[in-house]
Amino acid sequence: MDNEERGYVPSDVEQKWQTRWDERGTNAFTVEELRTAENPFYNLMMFPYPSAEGLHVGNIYAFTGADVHGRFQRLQGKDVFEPIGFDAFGIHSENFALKVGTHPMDLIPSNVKNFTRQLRRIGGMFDWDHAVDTTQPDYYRWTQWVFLKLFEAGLAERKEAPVNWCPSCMTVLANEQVVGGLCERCDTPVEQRRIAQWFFKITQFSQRLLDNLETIDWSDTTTKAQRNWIGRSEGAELAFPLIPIAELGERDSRPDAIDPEAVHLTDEAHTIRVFTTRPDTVFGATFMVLAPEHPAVDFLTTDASRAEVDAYRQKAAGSDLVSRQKTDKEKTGVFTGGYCRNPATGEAIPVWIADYVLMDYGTGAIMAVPGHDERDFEFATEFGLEIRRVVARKDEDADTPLEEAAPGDGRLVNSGHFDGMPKAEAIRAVTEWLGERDLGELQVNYRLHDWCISRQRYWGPPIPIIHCDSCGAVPVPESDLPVILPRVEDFRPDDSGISPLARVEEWYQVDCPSCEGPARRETDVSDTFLDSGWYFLRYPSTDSEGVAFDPEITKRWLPVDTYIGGNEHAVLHLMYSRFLTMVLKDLGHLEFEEPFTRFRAHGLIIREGAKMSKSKGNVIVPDPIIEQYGADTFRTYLMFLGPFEEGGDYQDKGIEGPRGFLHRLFDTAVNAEDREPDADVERKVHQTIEQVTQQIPELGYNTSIAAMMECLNVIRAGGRTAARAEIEPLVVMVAPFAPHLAEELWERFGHEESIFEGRNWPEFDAEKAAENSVEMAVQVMGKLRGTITVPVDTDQESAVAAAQAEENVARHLDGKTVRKVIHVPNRMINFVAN
RNA sequence: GCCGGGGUGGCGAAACGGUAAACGCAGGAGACUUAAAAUCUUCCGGGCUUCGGCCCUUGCGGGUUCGAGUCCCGCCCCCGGCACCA
Repeated sequence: MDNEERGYVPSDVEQKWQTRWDERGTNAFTVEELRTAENPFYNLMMFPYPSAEGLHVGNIYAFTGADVHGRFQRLQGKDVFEPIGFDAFGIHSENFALKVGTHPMDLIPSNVKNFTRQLRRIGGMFDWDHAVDTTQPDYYRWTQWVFLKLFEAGLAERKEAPVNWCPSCMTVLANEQVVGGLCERCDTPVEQRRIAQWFFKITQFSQRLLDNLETIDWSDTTTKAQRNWIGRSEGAELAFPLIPIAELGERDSRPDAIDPEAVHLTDEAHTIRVFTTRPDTVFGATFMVLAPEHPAVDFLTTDASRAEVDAYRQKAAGSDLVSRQKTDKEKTGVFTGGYCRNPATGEAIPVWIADYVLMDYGTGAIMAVPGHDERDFEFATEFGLEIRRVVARKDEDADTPLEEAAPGDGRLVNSGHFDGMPKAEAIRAVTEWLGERDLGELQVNYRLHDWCISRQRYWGPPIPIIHCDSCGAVPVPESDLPVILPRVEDFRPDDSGISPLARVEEWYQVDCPSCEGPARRETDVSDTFLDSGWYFLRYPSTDSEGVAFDPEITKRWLPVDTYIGGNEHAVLHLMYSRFLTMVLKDLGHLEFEEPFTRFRAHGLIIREGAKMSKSKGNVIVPDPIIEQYGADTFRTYLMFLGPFEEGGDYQDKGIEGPRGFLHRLFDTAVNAEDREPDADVERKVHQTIEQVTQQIPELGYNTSIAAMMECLNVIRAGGRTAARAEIEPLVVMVAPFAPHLAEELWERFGHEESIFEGRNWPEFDAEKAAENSVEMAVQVMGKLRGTITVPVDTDQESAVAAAQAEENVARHLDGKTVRKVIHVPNRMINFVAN
C-alpha cells in the first residue's frame, strides 16, 4: 500500500460512511422494526430550536454526548432508537422572524434544512425517517389533540390572569422575554395587564409530581430543582374573623375613627383566611396584610381610607415587575381602615394591604408576626406597628427585646396556656386548639402554579376552541383537527394586546360546532412548551396517521430509557412533560406515568475560561472546525475536555490531543500484524476494556478517552507494531466517539457488516487483565518512604519483610519500635512507629 | 437572601479514605528535515540537597483517622438558577 491509500483523511472517511449509513438504513427503523424490536432502547436528547445562526456548539456537545451513549448501547446489542426533531414553534422563531422581516413560514424551513445538514455532518445516529417538526400540521394536529384531552378531563380552564406588557413595544411578552422585570428588547419596565387565558391545572398534580421523583433515576441537580419548583410547605390555614367597626368601641383612638356604616360584611366573608408555616406564632400576629388584589379589600376599606387604598391598589396593579419584585426595596403599604380579630388573643388587629404579599400564593393574605418574620418586622418598623415576642430561645425570656426578627426555634412565651411549649409541638397544638372553633386546620401549600398556555402571539398552534355566545367555550371536534394556522403577513403583535389572529376575521369567524350559530375561534395560540411536552411520544409513531401515538409501538418503546439534556430545562419542560404523561395515563392513553426513566443533565461549554456570547465574539463556529479536523476529532475532543455532566473549557489548541490520538490509532490499526498479542499489552487492553465498559454508561467520557489514549500509548511504546488482536478492541471502544473512523477500520479488518449492526463490544477477560505483580507504597508514620514491587496478593508478613528491606524505609524505622502495621493488600503498608 | 455546582501544576483536568497531578494542551531540550509543517524521543508543581534523599503543596481555619483533595465543623471566593412563597 502506498501512503496515499493508507493515510487518514477524515473528510473522505466521514463522507463515505455517512453516505453508506443512509444507503443501508443503518440508523433508521422501519415500522416493522419498531413493532418487533427485541431489545428496544429509546435514546432521547432534547430537540433543538432551529435558529438562523445554525447549530450551536452547546447543541453539538449535548447531542454528541447522547449519541455516544446510544452508540455504546447499540454496540452492546441493543436496538437503539435515536430520533431528532425541531422545536420551531414559539417565541424565539417569531422574534427572529420579526427582526429580519421574514415570515416564519419561509424562515423556518431554511433553518431546518441548515440544521439537518449540520446534524448529519456531526455523525449522530439519528433516525431521520422519524424526525419531528412541531410547526407541521401533522404534528400540531396532535398537540391540539392533547389540549382537547385536557379540556375534556376538566384540566384546562379559562380565567383572568396578568400578562406581561411592554408599553414601549406595545406588545405582550412571554415570561422568557422579561429579564429582571425589563423588556429584553428595549429595557422598558414591563407592566401587567389582565386578560382571560387558558390554564392547565398542573397544581392538582403537585404531590404526585413530588412523590414520583423518588421512583425515577434522574440527575440529582434536576430532581432537586423540581422539588424546589414544586415548593411544598407544610403549615396551617387560620381564620381571622372580621370585626364590624361598631364593635371596636373605644379601642381605636385614631383621629380618623371609623364609620361603622362604612364596613360591609357579606355572609360568605366573615373571616379572612391566611396560610402560615408558623401557626405557633399566632399570638404574636399584631396585624394582617392582604395582597392589594385581595377581594376582601373592597369591603374592609372605610370611607376615610378609600382614596389612599384605591391609589395604592392601582399603583400595584399597573406596577412594573421590577419594582414589585425587588426584595431589597422599602416596604410600602396602606391601612385599609378595617380590623379583624386575632383568633388566639381575641384582640382586634388592623388590616393592611401591601405588595409584598402575593395574591397567587396561599390565600393572598398573611397574619403578620413581626417578632418572628423578617419581612413583617421590616413592615412593622416602617409603619410603627406593634412587635411582640412569642418565641424565646433558652437564653431569652418573654421580655427579652427584639432587635430584629427571630424566625428560629424556641419555646412559646406570651402565648397563654401554650407558654413553654417547643415550636414543633406548638405548631400542631395551636392549630388543633383553633380547629376546635373551626378557626384553623393543618394545610399544605405548593409554590407550583397552574400552567398558563395562552400566548397572544402568532407563531404557535391555535388553541382548538370555539367561543359561542350561547354554548360558551366549545372544543373543536377531533375530526376537524388540525386547526390550521393561517398564513398572516402582518403577524406582529399590536397595542390591542390581543393575538394577531384576532385580526383575521375570515379565519376566526366560524359556526359553533354545537349549535351551529355564529361563533368565534379562540385566537390565542398555545405555549411552545406544549409542543415539546409530548414530542417524545410522537417520534416512534410518526408513521401513524390516525393517532397521536400508536399504542403497540408506544408500549414497546416507552418510557424513554435515557434522556439527556440541559439543566436550563430542569423545571419547566421536564415538569410539563411529566404532567402531560400523568394526565394521558389517567385518561387511559398510556400505561406509564413517568416519561423519562433516566435523565442526565449535561454541563455547559465555556471557551478559554469565558462564557461564549455573540457580543463578545467568542462563539465557537462548528463548521470550520469540522472541516479542518473532521467530525470524529471534534466529537472526541468535546467529550474529552471535561466531565460530561459538568461541562468544560474549550481551548482552541486542545483539539490537537484527540486529533493526534485518532491519527495514531488509524496508523496503528492499518499497520497491525496478524500475530499473537503480547501478554503485557493484552493485559493493558483488557484493563482498558474493563474501565471503559464501566465508565461509558455512567457518562465518564473524558476518563474513558484518557484510558484509551493510555492504552494506545502502551501498544505503540518504543515504536512497536501492534498485533491486530491488540488494536481491534480499541477500535470498537472508540466507535461511540469516532464512529466514521471506527467503521472504516472495521471494514479494513475485513468485516462486511457495519460495526454498529451487531454486538461487537469487546468482551472483558479478567484473567487476561490480571497483573502478576504490583507496586506497593510503603509509609512510615503516614509518609511515603519507598515503594516495593511484589507478587499480587502477597500476604502481610512477606510484604512487611520486603518493605523493611527497603533501604530508605529501614533508615526511617531505625531506632524506632513498630507499634502497628497497616496493610492494605496490593496497595500500601504503613508502619506506625516511634 | 435561598437553592444547586465548583475552588487541585502555566492551562483543561485525573485520583474505591491509601504513592496527588493519570490523560491532554502549552512550554523546554533533542532526532529526522536544505527549511518549515507533520512525526518521533525526552523533560516539565515549588524549595533545599552532601545527589542517598529531605521539606512544602489540592481556597482558608479547626477536627476525626495509622493515613484526608476525598469525611465532619466553621469561614472565604467563583459560576449557574430562583427571588418578598408567609
